[in-house]
Amino acid sequence: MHSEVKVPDKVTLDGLEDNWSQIWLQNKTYAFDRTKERSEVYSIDTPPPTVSGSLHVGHVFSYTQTDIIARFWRMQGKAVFYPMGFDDNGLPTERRAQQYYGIRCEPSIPYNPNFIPPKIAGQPNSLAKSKSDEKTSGDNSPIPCSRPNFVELCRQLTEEDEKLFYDLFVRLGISVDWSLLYTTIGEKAQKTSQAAFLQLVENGYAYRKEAPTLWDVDFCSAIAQAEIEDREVAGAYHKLKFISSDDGSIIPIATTRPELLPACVALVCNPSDERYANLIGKTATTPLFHIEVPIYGHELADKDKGTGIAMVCTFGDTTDVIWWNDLKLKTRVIINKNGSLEPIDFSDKNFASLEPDKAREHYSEILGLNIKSAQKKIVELLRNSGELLGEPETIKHMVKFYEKGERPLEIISSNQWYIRTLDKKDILIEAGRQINWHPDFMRLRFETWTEGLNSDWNISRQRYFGVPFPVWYRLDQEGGVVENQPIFADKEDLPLDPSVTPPPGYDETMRGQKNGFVADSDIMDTWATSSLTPQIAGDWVNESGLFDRVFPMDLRPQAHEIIRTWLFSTVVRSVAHHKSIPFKNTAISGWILDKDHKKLSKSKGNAVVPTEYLERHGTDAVRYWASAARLGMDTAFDEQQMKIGRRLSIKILNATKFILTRINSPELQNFDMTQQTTYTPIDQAIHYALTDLIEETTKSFEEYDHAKALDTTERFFWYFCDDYLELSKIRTYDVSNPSSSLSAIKTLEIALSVLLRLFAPFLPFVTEEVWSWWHKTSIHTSNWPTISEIVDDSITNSSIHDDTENAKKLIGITSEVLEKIRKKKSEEKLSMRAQVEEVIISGPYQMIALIKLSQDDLVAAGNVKKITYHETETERLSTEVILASDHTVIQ
RNA sequence: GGGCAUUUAGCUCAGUUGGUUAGAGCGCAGCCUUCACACGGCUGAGGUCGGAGGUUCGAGUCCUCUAGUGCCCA
Repeated sequence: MHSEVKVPDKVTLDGLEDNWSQIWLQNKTYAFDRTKERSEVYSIDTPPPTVSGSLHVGHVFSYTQTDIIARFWRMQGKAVFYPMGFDDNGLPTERRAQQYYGIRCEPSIPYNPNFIPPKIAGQPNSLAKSKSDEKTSGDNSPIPCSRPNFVELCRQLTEEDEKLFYDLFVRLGISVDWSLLYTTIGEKAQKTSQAAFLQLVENGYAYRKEAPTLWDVDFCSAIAQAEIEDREVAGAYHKLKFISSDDGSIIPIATTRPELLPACVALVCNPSDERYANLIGKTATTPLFHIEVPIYGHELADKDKGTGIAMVCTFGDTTDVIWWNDLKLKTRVIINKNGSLEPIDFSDKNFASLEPDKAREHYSEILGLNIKSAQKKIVELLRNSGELLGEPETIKHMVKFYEKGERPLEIISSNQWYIRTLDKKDILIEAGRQINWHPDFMRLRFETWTEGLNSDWNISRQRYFGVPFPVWYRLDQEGGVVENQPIFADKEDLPLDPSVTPPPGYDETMRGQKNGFVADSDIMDTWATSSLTPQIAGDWVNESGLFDRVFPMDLRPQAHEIIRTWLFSTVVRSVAHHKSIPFKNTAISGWILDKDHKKLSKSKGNAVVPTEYLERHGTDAVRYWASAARLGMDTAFDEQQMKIGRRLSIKILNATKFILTRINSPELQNFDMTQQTTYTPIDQAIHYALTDLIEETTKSFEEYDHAKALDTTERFFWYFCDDYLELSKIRTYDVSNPSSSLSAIKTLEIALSVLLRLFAPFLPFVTEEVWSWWHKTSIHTSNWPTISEIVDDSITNSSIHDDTENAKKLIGITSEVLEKIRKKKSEEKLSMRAQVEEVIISGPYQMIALIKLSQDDLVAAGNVKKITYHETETERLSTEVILASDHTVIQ
């Protein structure tokens, strides 16, 4: 019997990761079955990690949680669609490449096929040095290179970075199907992004417009609302002396941005503010530049802010944009895309100054300066001219920054592509409500964000490493760009780079020529690609039939800080392209905190690199730590928890070894494990408990509460090892009663089989290892335990012929008596093998009747000579333990 | 300023629809090594559940107020 059981003499956790991860890859254990219908598929929209970032213990945490879910559904019999993607396009990679290679992109330079970057990994490149010694030595400023060279180096670098992520995920046992791998700079992602963009143009979701846009002057690019963060910074109110054109009286204007004075186009006050209401409709002249500006009333003017009357500049902040738009104000642009002050002409009618010479003189002092220096200078000029009223009053205020930026955002008018969101708020919120959020309260972040939208989604970025727009513009007879008549690519030609490929109907020679064309030089916002991960992974653009089998996805796992970006934008795209939600469930993982409950991050210097912990404790142990955290809950990084995981794994090794060794033992060689068995009462009770366990854990998994499933399983497992194993083991050695021996060994095997499968999603390596000792196929493709497999096999052969409640009670009171015996021995500082003279159990009739059912096992496990019983009127059981050499009573 | 989450033993966390003496692990203390497991096991001592009030026969679990912490949005 069970001749296929093979237990190693020495069991160990060491080396399981390398061994099994290779076998899983070789056997394609996690391959997605493309022939399965949608109803048989469980599909996951995996977050593509940013590969230019560092490997972080947060990756281990959240990807493990997703993997647990994937493994559960795979064992449930679903064809699990679990792809991996790498997010490698966009600014993070550009920045890393710049630093890594010591370069910067200069689009005006032509491609150099022999270009050698001055640095490798931030260190001087020996190849480059030998060639151009003088240029690089002693100079740390980046070397300019062409856009194609730049993109080429970015790609090289991402390949290296992706290798590290691949290694980590394999080591972690993440059960993705690697044949489904995609990258956000890869051909499929580009084709999908471009085709989807064209579809949005067609269905009216995307449009191009010249409008004031949030602009980062360091990255020289527009950015979207989703990429903004408010930071509290020090500023100062400067009170400026404007003069009423009407009566020459002084109008004090408080502003935090005096450097924008030349760009002032109006004054606004609240119409209900009696201090200024009489000025509405009149004009005033600005200090220093003497430009006459109109005075308006507008509800948004705050009576209590500053002096209650504000200057409107193009553009100081988003309120300026609203006033400019509502009041149809002029546009006076003084800040260029690099954040410095550009030349203006005070005799031009747009800047018509009443005193052009003075204006010119003053402006010449600030021309070309950056914003900060210009502010300093202009305050000085105002002070000298006596037009600064009082001294600046320092304040702290919230200023908008690009999340990756260092200087405050400016607002600059430019041509950009937008996707409509403002007029879709209701639809988007409704879509959000159709998704099951785990935990549910995370939905509020989505709704709050969506309700707070104040602009359509700008998807143009003035950067280099990303997906280009498949768009060109005509050049008119003078060579001017005709912005409002874009030429779109044909879908069949995608993906393409418009800076390399000419538009349909044009010849490459017409590029840049009068009456010719010019490429849209922008790339897409990285979220414009990431928002299409279901379409990219599902091969939507190639119409291979895959998409219909996986969409809408069953699960979107992700972190909560990207609800407003990734999750939001994915919903936008799904609604726009498919009139559908993109996924049915979203599992939001929490953050990893350090001991002081601070978020782990590289910049704070408390980041944790996972590899050393994987080495020290083993993958399963680290996964155990991640498994114990519930979705959405921030979790402290806790090495102690990993030690517990390791201990659990070792326990699994040893318990399995014991049970399988007993199954294979000489004593049991003649037993027929397939024969009908009459189970002993306690064994029967274990079967009942197992059905409960299966029911509970399955329910927990279905409710996306894997932490609870683990907890339930673990508790039962420790009971199983500490008590049941001790109670039943003697029956596997002493086979004088074959029926009860068979009952024990079959119960042990069933329980082990169930427990291992319940643990398998959490601890894939150790469970696979021990499973392989008596199975030929992987535990990870075995069936999730069901109640019926236990009912069929054992409960129908019941000897306890009682209900589940009695079974539970039997387990409870048997353990209670066993504990009393152990306690007594422990108190007497004796070995657990010490002999007990007598155990006297008192209690009500029913409980005595019940405990008698465990008598033989208690006698064996406790090394007890005899048990006597006393029926009493009490409600509870009390146990007296008398050791062979002692008569101390234990209550 | 609006909102969400969280506050349970020294630490990290469970506590389902309110119901008998509030749970686990770690840590701590004591003990135990032929017979699965010292990369271990057994036993034990520690909380009245942030604070105040209320509903109820009964509240960690519901309501109100309040304090701390973290986050989201403005």
